[in-house]
Amino acid sequence: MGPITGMTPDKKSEVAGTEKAAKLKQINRTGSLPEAVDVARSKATVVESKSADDELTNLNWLHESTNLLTNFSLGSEGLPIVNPLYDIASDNVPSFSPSCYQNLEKKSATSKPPYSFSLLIYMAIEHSPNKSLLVKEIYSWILEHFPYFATAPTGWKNSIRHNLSLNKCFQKVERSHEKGEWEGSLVSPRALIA
DNA sequence: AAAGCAATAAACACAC
DNA sequence: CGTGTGTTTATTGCTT
Repeated sequence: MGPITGMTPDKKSEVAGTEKAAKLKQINRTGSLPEAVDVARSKATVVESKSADDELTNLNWLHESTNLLTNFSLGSEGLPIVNPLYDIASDNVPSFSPSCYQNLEKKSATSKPPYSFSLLIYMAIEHSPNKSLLVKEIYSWILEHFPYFATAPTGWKNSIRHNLSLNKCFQKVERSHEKGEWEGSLVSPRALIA
């Protein structure tokens, strides 16, 4: 498999408004990747509201909101994180308090992070300079930021790999020397906020 | 009650 | 040969 690029979510992007609402709600519970993106988008403000469809397949806007990930807690020093758990219902952008992620990290030490595996992977990849990571690196990144997995029952790595393969949001990149490198794609296969 | 989704487990192929 | 990686299928639980 050669370097794959420009992954297009041939997903069920054909969903419409109703679903969108549903998805939004979903953010509250699961913090899945697509949802996170949605949040990112709303936060990044706008990012042009053209033909939603095109935008869906075209991840440009996503790239613009990349910093979202950067803000996502990650080791960065005190950067506010975008908490996908905020109440999107209220069009307000959540207030990102430092304590926010502190709690998060703290919690993650003992309990499972409120993020889906896909989001976890996404964060890891986005946090990397090249936006691509070795599977191993994804593991360690997650381990580093979510200590919960250090003691978590085995199987989460399997889940990571499973997500990598299954989720169209991630693409495998063939590198000359490195093997099994993955590149994260900023994709939201779902309907987003119009 | 049914459907969708994410998590989890596991079988299997492959490469190093 | 053993391990890590990658794909795929099945199952389960939760939410809508």
